[in-house]
Amino acid sequence: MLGLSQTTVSRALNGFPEVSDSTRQKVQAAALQHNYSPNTRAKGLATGRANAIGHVIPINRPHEMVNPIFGDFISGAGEIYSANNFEMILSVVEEANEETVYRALKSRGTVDGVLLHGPKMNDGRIALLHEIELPFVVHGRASGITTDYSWLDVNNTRAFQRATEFLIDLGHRRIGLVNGLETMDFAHRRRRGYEAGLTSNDIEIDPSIMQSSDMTESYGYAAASEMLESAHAPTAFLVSSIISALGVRRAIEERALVLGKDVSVVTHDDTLSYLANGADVPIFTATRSSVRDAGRALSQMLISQIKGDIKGTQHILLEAELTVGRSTGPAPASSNS
Amino acid sequence: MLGLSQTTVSRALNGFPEVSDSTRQKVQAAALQHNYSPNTRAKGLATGRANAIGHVIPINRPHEMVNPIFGDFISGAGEIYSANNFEMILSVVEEANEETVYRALKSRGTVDGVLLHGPKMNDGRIALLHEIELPFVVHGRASGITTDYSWLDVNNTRAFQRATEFLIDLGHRRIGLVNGLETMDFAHRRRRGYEAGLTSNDIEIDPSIMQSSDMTESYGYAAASEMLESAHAPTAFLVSSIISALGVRRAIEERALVLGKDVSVVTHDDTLSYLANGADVPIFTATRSSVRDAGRALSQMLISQIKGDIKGTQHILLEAELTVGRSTGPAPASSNS
DNA sequence: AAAATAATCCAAAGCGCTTTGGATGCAAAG
DNA sequence: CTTTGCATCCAAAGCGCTTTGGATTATTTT
Repeated sequence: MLGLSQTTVSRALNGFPEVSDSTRQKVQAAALQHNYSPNTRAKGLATGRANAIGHVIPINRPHEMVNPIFGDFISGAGEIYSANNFEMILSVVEEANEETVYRALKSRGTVDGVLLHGPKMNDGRIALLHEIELPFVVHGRASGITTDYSWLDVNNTRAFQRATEFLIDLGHRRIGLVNGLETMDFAHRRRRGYEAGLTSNDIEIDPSIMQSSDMTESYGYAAASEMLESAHAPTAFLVSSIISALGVRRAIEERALVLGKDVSVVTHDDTLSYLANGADVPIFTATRSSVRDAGRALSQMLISQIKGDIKGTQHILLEAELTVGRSTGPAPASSNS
Repeated sequence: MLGLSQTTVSRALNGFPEVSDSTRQKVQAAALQHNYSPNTRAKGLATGRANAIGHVIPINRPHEMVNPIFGDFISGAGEIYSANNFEMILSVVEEANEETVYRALKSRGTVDGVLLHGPKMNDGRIALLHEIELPFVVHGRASGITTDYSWLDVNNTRAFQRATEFLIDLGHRRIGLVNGLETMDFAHRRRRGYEAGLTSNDIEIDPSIMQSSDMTESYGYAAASEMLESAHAPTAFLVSSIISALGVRRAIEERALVLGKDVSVVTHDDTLSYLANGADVPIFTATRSSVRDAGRALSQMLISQIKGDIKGTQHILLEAELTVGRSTGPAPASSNS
């Protein structure tokens, strides 16, 4: 104590105008010296705000997959949280208990809002969050949900349609799809884009060269292997993740085929830090969109909403950019049927 | 309110003995019905505990790498946190500001303890945490730190020594090391194990076939490519991460060499969910240790420490298991010099 | 010089819990 | 019939802040 009241100290530290500059200086200096910071919980109790955002990550036993894009996403979001003095609270939860966790987060007042990851088609969590009135924004969209909500999404449909047309322009007529789990909204949209690209070029949709699963390396390998072994093998692949694309490449090279010559590959690239798509020259031709940037933009959106800077919902639709790498080339002559 | 005092409700909900079973039932029923949960912050203020654990993730601009094992680690830890009603708080921070963040976490009382990731050699954070008296446990160890602290680590030295000897037993005399960043303690230990394996078999240590960097796919590719191009190319590689091992494999196959025949590879495998090392038959021969299990054990250790169940420090040293896959085989005859 | 205004500061209430130190009632013991 | 002990319950203080509604002093204005 330096002879001032609690009130004055609080006001000095929080930048209120009714305290003189000289005392503010003194207070700040003293706070720094005794490294005092206001207690998070006491402050929260008094203000009624948690200054925290929740991220609920569902785990699906026994697979227990943690989406690899998650690391990069939160590193983008974390930057914004730090700048705004928000805490990031993570709950890893079995999918069956997800609703309980959201309700607890609300009733215990642990967070001011949540960021929803990996929306599925007709995702029930959106109605739940509306019902319990917990502010939220969504990374992606949920087809089939008609209520309005804030989201940020990549234009997955257009990206995959363009990628498909790009391959068709190179002469490919038989293009395999190695997609993510199509219960996920993004994967559903990508398939629609793929199909639209084929249809508008009068190419028949062939389910035998379309697969859908968790985007692991070995899935990419298995899916591509199977398609390459078929009588009428694809000359190109459209892949949903760079991890799976590594597996696709392995399947190709294992058969002594040359990537970008015998078989072309276009992949979606979330620009993950540990799976960079080459340095200067990209290895894979890719539809690219930074998930880290998405984390930044989306967390900012949620914070603005919580602080009340912005009324109503917001929507951001990012276009993926198509970067041409060394994994694509003209369709081999032999396939010009 | 159902005619009871705050005291009684609190005691009923928290399982104190001085409340009758019948009223406890009533209180619990009412709480459930109006889905009441005690406010986190008020509870924390009253008890003086945060019921939260911090994870500080340093980011190194402009690389901004988020360690890919992080996702799996927190999914293991998250399970324990849920079971103990602890919150996980994540701070993504530029490496230069790391100390500030730890101090803030302490002085604001945001967390009851922290879990330290990726210790470096002589890691300064350990002294810092001791100084500010913030309880902590370490995932790994820090060579050069003499003070006692709680940790859980994989026996990296022994794992890599065994892997090296395994390759030597197969007839390999020239073994390349594709290591992680050797400022990291684990990578340093792995190199020591590798060197010990060579030395005990009278094989000279050759720095020209030892590399160290962030464990990306493209690094694995570049490192292996360079070594394979050299006049006296390795017949085997020891790799620090399955991600880099994918790159090493690519470099091998690109040269029309056969993995497990022309060139052998042993990798460390953290058993990440999205990078599973094959299903039944592992693709890579690997020193294996589950980082998810590490997350579980380590978070439990920290919670016990915070709750006071355990006095003093704890240390857990896990042995990695060596699983033989299809990436290793006898050294090719041509190299029997 | 008195009155009005502005600039500083403060006392006390309140945020929603836990916990201390009784109070009350009832059965068992003297 | 009084005392002791036990089982239940409660009133009130306190956790560390913010914020409301003044109080006090200094500065202008009339």
